[in-house]
Amino acid sequence: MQDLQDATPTLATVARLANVSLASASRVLNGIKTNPETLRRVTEAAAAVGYVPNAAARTLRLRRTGQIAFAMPDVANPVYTSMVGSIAQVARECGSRLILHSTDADVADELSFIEDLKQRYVDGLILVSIDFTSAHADAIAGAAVPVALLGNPPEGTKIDTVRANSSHGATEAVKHLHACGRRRIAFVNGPEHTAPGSARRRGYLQGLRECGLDRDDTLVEVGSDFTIDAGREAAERLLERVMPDAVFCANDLIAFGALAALRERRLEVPRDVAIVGMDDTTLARVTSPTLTSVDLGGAERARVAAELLLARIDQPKRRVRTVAVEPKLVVRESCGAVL
Amino acid sequence: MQDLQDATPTLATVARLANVSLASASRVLNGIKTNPETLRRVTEAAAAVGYVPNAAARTLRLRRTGQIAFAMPDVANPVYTSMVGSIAQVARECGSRLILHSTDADVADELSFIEDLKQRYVDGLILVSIDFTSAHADAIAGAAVPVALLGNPPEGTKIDTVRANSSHGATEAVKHLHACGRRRIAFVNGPEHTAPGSARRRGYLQGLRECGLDRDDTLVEVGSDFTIDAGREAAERLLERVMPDAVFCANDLIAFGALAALRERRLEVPRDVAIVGMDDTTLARVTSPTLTSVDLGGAERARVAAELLLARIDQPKRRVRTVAVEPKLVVRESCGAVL
DNA sequence: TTGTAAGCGTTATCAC
DNA sequence: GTGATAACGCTTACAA
Repeated sequence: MQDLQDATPTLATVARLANVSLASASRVLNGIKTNPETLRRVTEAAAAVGYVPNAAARTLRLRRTGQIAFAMPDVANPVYTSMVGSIAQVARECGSRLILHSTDADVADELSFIEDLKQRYVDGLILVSIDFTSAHADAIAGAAVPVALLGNPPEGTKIDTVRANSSHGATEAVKHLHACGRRRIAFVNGPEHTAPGSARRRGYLQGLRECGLDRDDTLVEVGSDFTIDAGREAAERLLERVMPDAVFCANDLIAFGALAALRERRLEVPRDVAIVGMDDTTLARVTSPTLTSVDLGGAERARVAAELLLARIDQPKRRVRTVAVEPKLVVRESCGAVL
Repeated sequence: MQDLQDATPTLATVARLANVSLASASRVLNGIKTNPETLRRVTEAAAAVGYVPNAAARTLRLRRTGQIAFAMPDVANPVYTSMVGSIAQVARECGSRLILHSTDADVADELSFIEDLKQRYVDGLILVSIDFTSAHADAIAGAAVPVALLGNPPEGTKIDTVRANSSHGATEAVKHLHACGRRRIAFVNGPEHTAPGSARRRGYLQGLRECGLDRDDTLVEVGSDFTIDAGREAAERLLERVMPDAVFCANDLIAFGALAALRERRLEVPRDVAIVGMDDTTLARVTSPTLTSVDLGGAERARVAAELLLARIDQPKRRVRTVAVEPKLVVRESCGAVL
């Protein structure tokens, strides 16, 4: 009769129903050895009322949330969503939930998110920061929970890190274009004050050097952003003053913009101008022509970062690790692959 | 001296430092009116030790987590990531965190996730289910926290729901193709046992009817999946037996596959064959030619779902609402727009 | 206005 | 093995 109270059952409900103490009920539910009779009674009682332990209470007691956070610049960018995918998978395998946070690549937001970790609603954070400052290093050093980084902090930063070698990737792209017979290789970059922007420029110049090509700054154009529209505008400016036979673009989105600009000028890709992008996003397989792109290993890097983080959560004292994932050129029609 | 203990400060730390009771400290920190002197002391103490309230303790006490969950079939699908974006934004505006869960469109996984809500680690769930069963209805009815649905449950289901009208959208697509002068309008669908599959087929047939075109089942091909590869294969099968002057594709990914198949046959789009896709993903602006597509309002629907959910969390007794978002045709080069 | 104290639902340390 | 009981960190009657 008084059973009608179907407020969510707590451990107390189960214990009462099984006629044992709270402690015993807890033990059974946590798989601690008990007399078979209590085991049975508790298990049955729990099943009968559909008992599920309360996460907040558990967290409060255990100091473990079973959650990790992923903070990235932009949810809509395919580079990051592929990371979300692989982190979600690792998290799921480890019985963790995933909290998503979009920082809009805003340093202040990133820092305040790190500060928020003091609330301890997660066991750790995976952060991808486009523009790593010393404020980041300080904030992370004092963070309430472990942080794993996807990015390129200064050498010696004491944080678990997974680096991409985008400068090397850019060099490879240039070398590939050169190997395809291109000699006037232009470069459309994104903002150069960002880490990826400066690394890719370095890699581009290095590529020219390795191919024995002269550096020609009229072949370089800088976009306002790493987006399709910015890429298109930058490519248009470039084409107004020079006629390259190849364009290396700092990422796929910029490359799509460049593709559009070339099409508008009735230039055919790759016949007139070859294109290579970077990131190897899903979209690269979809354009016409399909886009040759340098895969920076985003999904892989994210997976590794998640693993580093979970390892550190289990073992806070372990040695700090830095892992580098090497880029891989994926050849498609926009340069190199036969149509 | 004994200050050296820099274990994360709790409310007790602050109270002690400010020389007031726990209760007073709590009041100040929660903005409850107090004597200015205590206000000052507590505020200063809190700042001094960098106090941040513990989320688990707060949740346990308040029965509010400040978290909502979004469970969707596939993190990598651009339709869903655009939803993630708008939900993340709403959540952030309301000071909520977002938990992401990928169900792989697996009914069992969806149901077990709903069951998990009993742990109460979130205040509510936004669920997108491709294939809504009565088991879903039951599970949601008995769920521990409110659920808002993105999908098309049977009429009369007592759940806050945001519907897309994809059948209507399909009809519009066909009518547009007809208005562009096309008369042999083919249809490449995804699996027809799914809700979207059957709705889009209905809409396609309705469109033919409204245009006074005869139904011709040789013009219909069904892919194994809603993906690029499946779309390409299905389109190839279609083109082997008929020569349409237009193809309506059940979603953008299928349309990209169809685009590839047409290109392979040296058919020009839209000159020889016009194409219309569905979902209006980011990718639609990137292909060549750009893709005319029916925007089912994913981002908008997700935003509304988030708002419905948050409203219900605040007000559990409010009337159940169903919102329908109407599709909108976005004309681009693959049919209709001038090059 | 302020302080005391009772919970929120768990887990873990004790005696028994 | 089992059962009281004390935390975990916070909010909120209720009393002063």
